[in-house]
Amino acid sequence: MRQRTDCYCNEIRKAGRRVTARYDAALAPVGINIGQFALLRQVNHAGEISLTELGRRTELDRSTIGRNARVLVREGLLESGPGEDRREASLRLTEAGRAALDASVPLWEGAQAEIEGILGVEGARSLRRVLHHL
Amino acid sequence: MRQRTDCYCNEIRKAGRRVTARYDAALAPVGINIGQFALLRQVNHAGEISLTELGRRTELDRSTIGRNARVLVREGLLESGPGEDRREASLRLTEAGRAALDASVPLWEGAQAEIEGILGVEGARSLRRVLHHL
DNA sequence: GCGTCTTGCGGGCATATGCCCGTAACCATC
DNA sequence: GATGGTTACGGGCATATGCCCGCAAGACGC
Repeated sequence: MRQRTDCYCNEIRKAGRRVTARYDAALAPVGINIGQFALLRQVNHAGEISLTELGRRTELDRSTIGRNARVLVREGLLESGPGEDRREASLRLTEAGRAALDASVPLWEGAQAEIEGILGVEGARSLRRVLHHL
Repeated sequence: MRQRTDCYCNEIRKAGRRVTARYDAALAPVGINIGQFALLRQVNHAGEISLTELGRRTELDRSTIGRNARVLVREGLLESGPGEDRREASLRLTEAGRAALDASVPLWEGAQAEIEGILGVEGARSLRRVLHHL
């Protein structure tokens, strides 16, 4: 009678909450969470990027990106300047943002290693492969 | 340079958002989302259940459960009565709640089948197995 | 150059999620 | 039966997420 655990969606969501908590705990010393880490990383990778483009790359709604980025701007990790367009806002890392990102990377790697330790390299690969299809 | 897609956590979260959107769309005709479906199902399974116990079973914070249940109570799908304790609130399905649940099940099964169609039975099994460890 | 269509953003609305704190009720012990 | 620890909840605070609407700026066709 595993009726309660049969839903793929809820299984994924539950696992997502658990894993998120794990990563958030790992990143806590730097004061950012895993979602913010992902944003900083994307901005760093792009150098300069608009909200819309950042939304596309993270697969998040543009308005979600706007709000999430605002938090990081308020905390001084990102700064928002004018883009090529007068409509567009362009995000980039601040010094503090780069420092936070640099400090986060080893912590994040630790969390990644934890996951691989739990799943094994094969399990982790299989997870990635399966999630990729969804 | 797959630096952006390397994070297990964000992969899971992204997949969670995609899959959630899929299930939410499937359930839309009934007017509930997948999280609410899961709650209704748990309450149905339990018959009567306290917020704390429901939180334990869904692996959600008790306060989250309280708020999510409040939405369903407001919509008349759940009702909240006194529990054994005078502290405790006991949730149960209303008629409308049961009707919504009954109407949802086939839609949910459709979404489940979609996922199995995408992953294949083996892939789906593997997903479940891997998520179980996280 | 003007009107129209598209694009980039912010803001409002609703839900979801977790943490912490305070209050009320219960329980075990002296 | 008063005291102190535990348990169940609600409410506040903050972030996350998606949808829709409206506005401003660009792009395009005539």
